[in-house]
Amino acid sequence: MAERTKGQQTEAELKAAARRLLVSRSYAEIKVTDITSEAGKAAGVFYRYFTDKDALLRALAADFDEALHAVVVKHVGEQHTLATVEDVRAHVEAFWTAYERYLPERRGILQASMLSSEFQRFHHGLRDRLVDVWADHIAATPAQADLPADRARMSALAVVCLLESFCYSQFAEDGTAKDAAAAIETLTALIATGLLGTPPRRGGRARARS
Amino acid sequence: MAERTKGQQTEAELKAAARRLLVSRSYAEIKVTDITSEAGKAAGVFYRYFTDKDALLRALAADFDEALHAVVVKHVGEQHTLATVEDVRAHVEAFWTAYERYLPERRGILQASMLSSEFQRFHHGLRDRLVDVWADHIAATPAQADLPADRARMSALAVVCLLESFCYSQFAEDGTAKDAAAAIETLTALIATGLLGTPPRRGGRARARS
DNA sequence: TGTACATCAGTGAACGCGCGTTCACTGATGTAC
DNA sequence: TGTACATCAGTGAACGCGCGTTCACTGATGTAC
Repeated sequence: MAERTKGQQTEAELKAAARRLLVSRSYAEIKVTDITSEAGKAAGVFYRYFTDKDALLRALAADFDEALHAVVVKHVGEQHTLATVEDVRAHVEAFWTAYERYLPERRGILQASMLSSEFQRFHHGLRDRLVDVWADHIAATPAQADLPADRARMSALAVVCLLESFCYSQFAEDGTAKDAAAAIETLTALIATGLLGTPPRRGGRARARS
Repeated sequence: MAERTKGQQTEAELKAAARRLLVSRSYAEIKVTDITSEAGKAAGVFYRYFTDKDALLRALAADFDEALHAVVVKHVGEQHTLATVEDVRAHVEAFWTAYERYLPERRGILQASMLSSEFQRFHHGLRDRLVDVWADHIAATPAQADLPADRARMSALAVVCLLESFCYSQFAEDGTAKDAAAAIETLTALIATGLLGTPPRRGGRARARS
């Protein structure tokens, strides 16, 4: 932690200020001077640390990317299947939690992806890696075993689109979700049943399958 | 059709030019002068017909809204259920087709909803009406009959998020989708199974249910 | 421990680019008699 | 049918706003001897 030079400290403060602003305002609406004054600094200091506003978002995105990668590495070797509703719920919960923690980055990246093709590519890249993970899971799911690989990938993309878009819709301007538990259950029910073909009966007995 | 004054004609040409540009470029990247020169007009003429760029998007959105409303009115009285996979496929197909036809409007509105809170509200309003329709369907579906109303609405929102976001991802820069049939099947499978709990076996015999 | 100099961090007024928007004007179309 | 005037459609150079970005400067911190 500590042992940061003054400059590193300021850079981190600018990033933190941008993250705070991104929760309540869109990336396009945030001016460079909004960020510096949120950080309690003069306008000019921004350009000591970033070439422009996009560079700051890229830096945030890189941090986010790195953090996600760390999570993925951590989970390598662990059992990853989608055999049961609980497996799906665990995945949905993990996505939800990561979304919540990196809400400013996710909003900023998604919004910027609709502004410029540079960030569109970046957003695509991030999403693709997530789609890979889901595609693997789907391919390894007995219920989907007869699906060709490209169709499995398309299903995975649909799931990721659902997760991203629904999560984006659930967090209010203060960065909190009204009913996280219900949201996670709704996603789990739709995805688990959609992929596994077994309706989740929370707390009830599993129904006999034919 | 005919009997349009010169002015109405020009207004329509400006809208058409904007629609063309929206397919390949983002709303934010399109300048007012891009639209006028695409329409083969001088810059100044724009402001005879629209107060600013947002006003043109609002006009496009209003056209779109009206067209959708007409479709909804047309379908009132028709049987609308989600009892079978075919019902779901019909709904997905209808959404897909409307999305394709109004691709510029959908892109423009979604992109603008990430720029300003005005268009965010507008986008929300559009989406909400679609969510209402799906929520009614879900509430009337036997497999979901025991779901409380607010959870049914949340499921409906998830379905609409999925449809919007997946469709947005499927159309390339030239406004065409690579594999529309596969996309519709993927969405149908996920939604039908997710909501009905019955895996669709296209072309195969329906499996005996327990 | 003190002085002199170098580098780093930060300031904020001023500058200027890009783009939206205006406006004085031209040409076309419509109307009155 | 022709002329005179009014309105409408369209032009494009010029203007100016807003915001990103610069830069000459100040003050703080670090280093050498």
